[in-house]
Amino acid sequence: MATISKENYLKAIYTLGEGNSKLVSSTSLAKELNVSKAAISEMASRLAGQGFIDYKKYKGIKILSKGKKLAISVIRKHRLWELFLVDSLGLSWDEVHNEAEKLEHCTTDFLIDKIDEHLKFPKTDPHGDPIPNKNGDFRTVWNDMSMKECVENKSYSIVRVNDRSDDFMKYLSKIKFLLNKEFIVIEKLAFDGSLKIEIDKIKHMLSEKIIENIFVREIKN
Amino acid sequence: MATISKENYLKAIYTLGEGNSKLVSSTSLAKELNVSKAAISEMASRLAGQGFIDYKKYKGIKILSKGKKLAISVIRKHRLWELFLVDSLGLSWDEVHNEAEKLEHCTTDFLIDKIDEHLKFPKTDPHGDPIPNKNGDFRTVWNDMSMKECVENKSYSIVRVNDRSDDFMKYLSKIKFLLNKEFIVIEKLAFDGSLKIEIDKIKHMLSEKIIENIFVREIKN
DNA sequence: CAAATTATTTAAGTATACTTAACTTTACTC
DNA sequence: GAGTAAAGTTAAGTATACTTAAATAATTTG
Ligand SMILES: [Mn+2]
Ligand SMILES: [Mn+2]
Ligand SMILES: [Mn+2]
Ligand SMILES: [Mn+2]
Repeated sequence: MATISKENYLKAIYTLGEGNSKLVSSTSLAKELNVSKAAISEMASRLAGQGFIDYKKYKGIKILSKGKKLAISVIRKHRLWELFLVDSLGLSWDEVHNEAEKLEHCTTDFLIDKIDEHLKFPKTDPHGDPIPNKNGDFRTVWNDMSMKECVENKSYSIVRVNDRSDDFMKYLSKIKFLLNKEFIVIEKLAFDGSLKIEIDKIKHMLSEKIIENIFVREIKN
Repeated sequence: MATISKENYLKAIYTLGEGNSKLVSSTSLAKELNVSKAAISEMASRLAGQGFIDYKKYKGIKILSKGKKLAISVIRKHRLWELFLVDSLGLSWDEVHNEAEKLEHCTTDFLIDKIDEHLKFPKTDPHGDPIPNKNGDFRTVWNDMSMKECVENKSYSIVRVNDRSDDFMKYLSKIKFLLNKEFIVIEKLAFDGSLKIEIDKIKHMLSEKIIENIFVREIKN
């Protein structure tokens, strides 16, 4: 049976392993899931025993197709819920992640397919993350352009944000720094990695902490 | 912390105790929750230790205000979800109970209040059950008229159905026996408790098993 | 390459939520 | 009111999912 814990472990393994390419370490998983490294060892043995992952002691964890399937199904539920809560219930994009984090574990495939249909089979969630379809297929985004790589005097638009940090999301909402919004990089400060940008004619200073959670696309005039 | 199990125990204790009037027996709870009587004893001690219920060994269980509050909050979430899934997502009334049974445990107060607002603070769920408001207040329906008490040649309408049985709900949908639908009692068969009724000019035989899960109001011509 | 450091696992223990089997209490019946 | 049946609890054991502390493996470094 797929418990809430198992689903969260598999989602984390899948995400940290960037699909299935990289081996995932106990330490990184423990950090991601806020549990002890001992807990990881135990759960890893159990998940391996059930064919969800490949686990070589002291070497690392690799997701197997059975685990990948479950992880993607949970991610699909998460992102469809986020979009549904924004589009159909009027929540803002900084309010939906925590709700989806819970809802993703108590939604049947029947219900999520109804939601998918209701939203007309969307491709992207409110944070720019791709939504897997019923078969688990979706655009992969493991290497799109980070805001860190922006250069001065060029225009960009946000294509994706990392939605896990509550305060970060609230700040973005506050300064109206939304998805697909255009901005110009005014100045890049090398010593602290921060960036001065202009949105809607207003200038903002964004710390490195903020920009490393934002992904962009250059707008060629 | 309020786990899913605890919430289900408290909901069952509240329902079987009809609010708080009746003492709830271990046997009835075990039957309702599909667990052993031993499991009830154990959980009862734990819930009593945490002030949710009053538990006297060998005597029975009585819900306390703290437990009542949690139970009503879960019931509120359940019924609002049911109505939301019917009204906003177009599911049918026989598809929503099982979904709500899961969603009720992973919905924050913030989200359920948004859903409540979106539905314009409804008073009744798709099965005729009253929806508690934010403060936990709602019309109590512990003793409305059962379909068993119907008499021949009178007209009635359905005010509430017991939504727990899947097959039962599916059958009602099939014969278009919906909420607020009018029907006439043609014949009452004493020996097996069944009833012959007419809906939309079509006659149906309903077994005792069915009619004891339906509650009605007489329509005085 | 041996020593130190870091990463990871194992061991032992806890809490929740179940089970079956044995035992105790209460209720019913003659 | 004793005997029995039913209702309920206790005891012992299991699975999941955690913890901290101790042990071990792998990696880094002088
Ligand atoms: Mn999210
Ligand atoms: Mn998202
Ligand atoms: Mn229901
Ligand atoms: Mn209902």
